[in-house]
Order: sequence, then structure tokens, then C-alpha cells
Amino acid sequence: MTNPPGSDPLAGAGRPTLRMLAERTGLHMSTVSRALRREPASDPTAELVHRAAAELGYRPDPLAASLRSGKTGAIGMVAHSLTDIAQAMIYEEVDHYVVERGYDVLVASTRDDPGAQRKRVELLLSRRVDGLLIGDAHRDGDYVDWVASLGVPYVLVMRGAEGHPSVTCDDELAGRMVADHLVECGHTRVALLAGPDWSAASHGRAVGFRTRLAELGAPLDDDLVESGGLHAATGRAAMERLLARRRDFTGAFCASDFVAFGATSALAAAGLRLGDDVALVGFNDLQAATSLDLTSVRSPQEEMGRVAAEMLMGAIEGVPAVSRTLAPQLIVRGSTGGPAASALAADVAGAGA
Amino acid sequence: MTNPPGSDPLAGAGRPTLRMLAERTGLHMSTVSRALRREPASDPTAELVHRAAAELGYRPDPLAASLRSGKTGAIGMVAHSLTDIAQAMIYEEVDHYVVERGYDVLVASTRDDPGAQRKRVELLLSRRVDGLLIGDAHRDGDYVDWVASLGVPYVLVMRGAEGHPSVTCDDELAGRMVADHLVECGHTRVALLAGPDWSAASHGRAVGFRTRLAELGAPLDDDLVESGGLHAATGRAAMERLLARRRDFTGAFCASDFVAFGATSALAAAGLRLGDDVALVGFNDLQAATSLDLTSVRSPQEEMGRVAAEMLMGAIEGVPAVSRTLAPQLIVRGSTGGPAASALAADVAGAGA
DNA sequence: TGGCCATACGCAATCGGTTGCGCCGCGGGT
DNA sequence: ACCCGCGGCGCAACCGATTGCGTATGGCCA
Repeated sequence: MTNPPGSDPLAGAGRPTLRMLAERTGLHMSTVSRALRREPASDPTAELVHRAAAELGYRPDPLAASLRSGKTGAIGMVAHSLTDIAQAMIYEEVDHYVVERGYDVLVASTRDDPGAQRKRVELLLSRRVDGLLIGDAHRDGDYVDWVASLGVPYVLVMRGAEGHPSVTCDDELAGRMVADHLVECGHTRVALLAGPDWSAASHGRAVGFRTRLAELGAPLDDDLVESGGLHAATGRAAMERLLARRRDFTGAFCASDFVAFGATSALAAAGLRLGDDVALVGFNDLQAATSLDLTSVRSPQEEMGRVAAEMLMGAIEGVPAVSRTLAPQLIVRGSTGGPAASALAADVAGAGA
Repeated sequence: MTNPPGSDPLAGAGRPTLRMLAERTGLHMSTVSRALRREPASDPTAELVHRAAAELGYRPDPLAASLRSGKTGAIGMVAHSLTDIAQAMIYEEVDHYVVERGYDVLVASTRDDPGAQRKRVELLLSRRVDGLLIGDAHRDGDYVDWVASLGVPYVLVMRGAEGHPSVTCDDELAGRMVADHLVECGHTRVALLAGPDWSAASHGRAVGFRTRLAELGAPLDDDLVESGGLHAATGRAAMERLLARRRDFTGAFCASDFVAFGATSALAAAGLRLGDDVALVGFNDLQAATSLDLTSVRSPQEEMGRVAAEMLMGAIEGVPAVSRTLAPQLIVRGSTGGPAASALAADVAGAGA
């Protein structure tokens, strides 16, 4: 390939090493190594070394450094799926947070498969990440307990687990808020399209929802509960099963917006109008929720990502991690008879921009 | 940091090394190293070594191996944004493809910012990835040419660029298909909500659309073209601008489903009904498209990911990469007067499950 | 039975930094 | 004037594998 002079000082030719820097400056490697860690201006030697480094286009090799020091400057994030926008948003935020601080992120996705979870964590560990962000925790503690037993700093994000440091949304509160809202809108017989029960997030939402409904005197009928996955397909299937069984509910809470999207299709196919015949509430407040005019709970994914990253980096440096719970926010739209999409859409649609 | 005895929990004490394996088997490190690369059953020594490795729970250290060998067994993927589901789908597929083959993926996201692009590529390179998958190429060749000049195997995915190996969808064909469809549905005055012009994908879609419309005798009116980003917010804004200017179009092609979602909100706010007053076509066929009953073009993201990964791994092993273009598929739904959502939803909603 | 080749194995250098240790010189305290 | 402390620096070991080279060995064929 052609190699224009200004564009890449170090292509082709051997990449500059510490040894070369040492020769060029007449100092010893170790001196150079140490000088590079100082501020350029702190000291004549430091300045000399930094200047030489700049001239040669020296870039330290993190591999070699990690091998000796045991620190890699990288954290691992394991997600259940990055096609789940909520996880992707968390990842993006984590990425930007840590990269700004000179760290790096290695991701892995497990599809919530226990075998893959362990395998991917081991892979990350073999790459010697300094800490782990776990986004695919299951409520049965096996996986998470195992992670904890590895002796590597870790923080759970989005899905918590008893006795482990985590950054989560207050899912139970969110469930209660939805119950409040639906009942306030006059719905006394409502359904629940729950997510997988092994997700603490889904579980928490369901528990809060159920508990609050009971408190409000409109207890959830077990016959109106369907549980499944987090995708549109499972949401649609769940709503179809429900409709085949009962048609006397006037509202439903879906474990995620994707589930709500699927449910919407099923409602449409059954000739029921969203918001008029059946009120629907989703979860995550994705961009598309605005377009569907879907009431949804916004959980602060960006903030979760940032806080979790911050907490993990603290843990790596020895600060004990203490769990945090962030506040959800109900965004009311037309699917529960709220204001029309037009009124709210503008300030909402920018997520992920 | 101080370095008290306990601060290096399991790492220093426990992690089995090649040397330990050597001592335990009475063989030399180099012999052990080589025996591990053989099949366990191929040879008594190999079996002995493998057994010992299993007993000690030996896991090779990729850092050390890479340092010496120059190969990391990792590829880098740079995405413009993982909250874009299309990119996330590609990533997921790449991840599974290469992990199955003993490789690993390091991702980075750049938000399409030129500064970030170079920085992140350099970061990946400093981690010594064996090859690069570029998902955020821009049409002006600067960035991609620079990547090519680095001398590292690379493949562009989703967004191509002249003279560089890539795996893309036939975006121009897709644009033509949409034009055909809209005209067939009787729309002769249609609008275009284009994506960023520096994306070859967006550009190609627009070109194909425009060209085919002209061929069909219904040329695109420049006054009916809006361009912007790929998000719901920009889609909504674009449609609002358009509606403020003109109301005489009966159909529109959106550069992505997200843009279409935003456009839908704007239409609703203007009191126009999707499919009845204005026909809309999106791009990517995301899960939510089904629920919105949105006609969309499905581009084969999974296949793109797989093919690109395959091609890159080939390139790493010396097989020259030759660009491939995959076929798009139009999914007709209610937003262009197609069959109701109910008819098609079932087999479509499972994407990403 | 002798010679030759393929193979298995040991030895030691190597990848590119980091870090404990010891030396040296300089400045300050008494 | 003396001694101590401290900071900068060089030396060399080290992290955990891979790999070129030299030697011993076993199988095969003549």
C-alpha cells in the first residue's frame, strides 16, 4: 500500500519500542518507562523523553505492560444481548465513560445462556480484564455467585441479585407506578405480560405491579398473567394466548417495549384498538414507543451505565462498591389515554442520538 | 498503590502456568506448549499433558502468547453506534461466528465522529487485533483509506466504499424496489427522508430510489427531499419540515425504520393517517416495524455479519477479500396498503430472539 | 544390519514493558 | 562539618507463553 508521509509515521517500519526510545535518548529503558508516567513538564528528563516519544510516534504496547503488571486497563462487560437496546445504551455509556479515563471495554454477549455466560466470562478473564460488569445476571444466584467467587471486582448492572453490588432501576417502584397509573385511568381488571422470571428486573416489575394492585383493591388475576421472553415475538404470542382465554381486561403492563410492540400486533389482529379498547404500558421508553404512542416507563439506562462504570472503576482501585438504585419515570402517552403523541414526542425521540 | 500481600487474591497464588504444567509432567515447557496444540488422543505425551492441564485447570494466557507470537486471536469491530439495532445485529452475528472458531471480538463505537474513529481504531490496534471490521465507513474515503494504509486486514460491513473490500446490502437495488412498490401502489408524488449522505448505505438507497422513480416517469421532486440523521428525532423533524412546506405527497421512503418511527409521529400530529393518507416505507425491518404495520426493506444483517466475519478471517489467513453484495427483501405491510399486520407479523417478529 | 529421515524433545532467546533493589549525588538539619 | 534522607537512575529479573535450533530416537527401507 502507498504510505503518504504525514498520515502515519509508524506504518510499515517496525513499531517503536521502549528500547528504541532508550537508545535515542541515551537513557535506560527503565528510566524511560518511568519518565513517560510523569508529566512532560515536570522535569527535564521527562520532557526529553516525551519529546522523543512524540517524534518517534511511540505507542506503548498494552499487552507487554499487562503481562508484567497484571493490570490490563480493560474492563469486561457481559450483556445478554446487544440487540436489546437497553443493553446497548448501557454499553455505549460505559464505553464512553471508561475510554475517557484511559480504560477500554471488552464486551461479550451470552443470550442468557448459562453455558455461554461462564464461557464468556472465562474468556474475558483470560484476557485479564481488571473488572467485570455483569448485565445478564439471573436471580438464581449460581452464575453471579460464581462470578463473585473469582475474586475479580465486579458490578451488576440493570439486573441485580441479592448480596451483590449492583446498579439497577427501582423496578419494583416502577411496577407500582404503572399499577397506580392504570388504576387512576379507571382500569380495574388488568393483565400482566411478564418477562422472564429469572431476571431480577422483570421479576421486580411484576412484584411491584402485583403488590400495588392488591393494595389498591384491584388484585391481579393469575389467569391474566402471561410470562415469556423479552422480544416482540414472545409478546405477540403471550397476548394471543391471553386473548384466546379472556377478553375482559382493559389494560396490560408489558415487561418491555418489545413485548408491548408484539402485543400491539396481536391486539390489532384481534380488532382491538390500542388505548381505546385496551390500555397498554411498556417498559424502557425506546424511540419507537413514541411513534406507537405507547405509555412506557423510562429507566435511566445511560445513568445506570455511567454509575456502574464509575463504581466498577472505584472497586478496581479498592473502594468497596455499594449498590445503588435509580428512579424510574413514567411517560404517559396515548396508549393509556394520555396526551396525544404530538405533545410529548419532541423531547423524547432523541434517545440514542 | 501499595501492594500488600492480600491484594493479589487468586491470580498470583493460583493461576496455573505452563511452567507448572511442565514440572508436573516432568517435561519441558516447550514440549508442553507443543503438546497442547496437538489432539489429546494423537500421542501419549499429548494425552499426558492434556490430562494434567485438565487436572490443574490450566488456561493459556492469551496476553503472553500474543506478545511473543504477534497474533492475538482477536478481531476489532468498529461500529458507529450499537444502539442502532442493525449494527447490534451485525455485531451479535460476528461475535458468535468468530467465538465459535476460537477468536474473540473487541468492539468500539464512534458515533460517526471522525476523531473518535481514528482514536478507537488506534486503540484496537494497540491491543493488536489481527483484523478490523469497519461498520462506520464514510463515503469520503479519508478514514477508510487511512485504515487501509495501516496494513492490517480489514473488511467494511454495511457501509461500503470504493476500492475497499466490503460486505453490504444492495442498497441501490433496495431503493429501486421501494420506488417500484410505491409507484405500483399508485403513488406518483412521493417524498424521501434520506439518511446522512456520507453513509454509502443511505446514499445508495437514495440514488436507487431516485433513479428508478425517474425511469418510471414519476421523478423525485427535490423539494420533497429531506436529509438528516438516522434517529427517530431527526425523522420526526424532517417530516415536520416537509409537512410545513408541502402536503401534496402521498408516499415517502425513510432511510431507516427509526426515521420512519419519527415520521409516523409527525404524521399523527398533523392528523394524517399512516397508510391511508400517506404511505410510508422504512428500512431494516426492525421488530417494531411489525407493530407499526410499517412496510420496510429487510436487509440481511445477520448474513452480512457472518459473511464479513468469514471474509475477514480469510483475509487474516491470506485469502484476498473480495467484496460481496447481498440481496434486500421488501416486506409489505399496512403502511403501504399491504396486508394487515396480523397476516405477516408472526414470522417476522422473532428477529433478535 | 546399516543408513537415513522424520519426529519428539530440550535449551534458550525473545516479545516489550514493569519493578525491586542498590548506587550515587545533592540538599538540609543540627 | 557530618550525617541522613530522598529522588533520579541503571541493572537485571520477570510476566507467560512461542519458536528457531540442535540433538536424540524410533521407524523404515534397502
